[in-house]
Amino acid sequence: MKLHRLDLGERQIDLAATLHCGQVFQWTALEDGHVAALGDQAVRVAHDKNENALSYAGCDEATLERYLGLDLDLEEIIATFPSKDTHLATAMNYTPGLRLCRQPAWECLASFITSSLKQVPHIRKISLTLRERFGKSCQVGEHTVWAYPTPAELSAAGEEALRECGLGYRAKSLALAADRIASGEFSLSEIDDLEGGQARDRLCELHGVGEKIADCVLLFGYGRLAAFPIDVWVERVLKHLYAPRGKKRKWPRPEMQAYAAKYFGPHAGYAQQYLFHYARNHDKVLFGDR
DNA sequence: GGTCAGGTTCCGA
DNA sequence: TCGGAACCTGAC
Repeated sequence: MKLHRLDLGERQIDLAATLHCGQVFQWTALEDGHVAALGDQAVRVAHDKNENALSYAGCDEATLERYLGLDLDLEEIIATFPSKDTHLATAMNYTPGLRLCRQPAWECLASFITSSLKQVPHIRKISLTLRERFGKSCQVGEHTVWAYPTPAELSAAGEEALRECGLGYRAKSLALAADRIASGEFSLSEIDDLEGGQARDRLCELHGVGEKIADCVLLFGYGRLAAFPIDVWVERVLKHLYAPRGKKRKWPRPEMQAYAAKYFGPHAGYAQQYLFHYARNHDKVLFGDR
């Protein structure tokens, strides 16, 4: 296995946090790196912190850079955040090199359809089972990984077979989405042409996709950095730390959403990920025992 | 063995 | 429009 090298220069990345913080579900941590399929290429990557370089195998440099969002200037993004926000600053200091990945849209949509009422380890397990049963295998060195099954592959598998992968009631939603996309009735590429709100509405037309999942897909699968998914963690953060007077207990979701978009700005999704990651790892500190 | 989970849909008021 | 129940499954 030939290892390539990508010199990061001044660019920061916390590779482990980026790959395991709950935005992507396919990476397996090794003693010295991480492996997964990017599309249908098996990729292995590790971060040499002393030299601030990535060593990788299985794909070309541009593919890896794009996937990890290394072509975006984090400093510029952070500069658009509210400058005097100590909560956000604390969250960013906790994981300074956390980046958003650019996932293939279908893979992202399908993963998040299976995510409702699930914790990260379980979503991951479902994702890996689907890959192994219905996806194509590929190899990097001695490691075998699997591409995410295409809409056609999942559509052919059918709802019952998906149910046997532990999806429960989510099997129906995933099967329906796979059917509609495989048949061409629903186009994922057309989402690119729609502005934020319309893109979100279009995704919500899929069964099992509500506002939260649509926002996740826009943020992680379409690189729409203004998308701001509000899950239970982010909701707790917003209510605890950002709610205007009188809204601490009851803050209607649309108002909360509008507040976040305006307050955090054009890269609100990045702020969301820092807050989300920090909150998940400091729930006792932030919220007490609830 | 009961409770609960990073959500959406459906139903009734 | 709004609140609450139901939905499958695995982890604690």
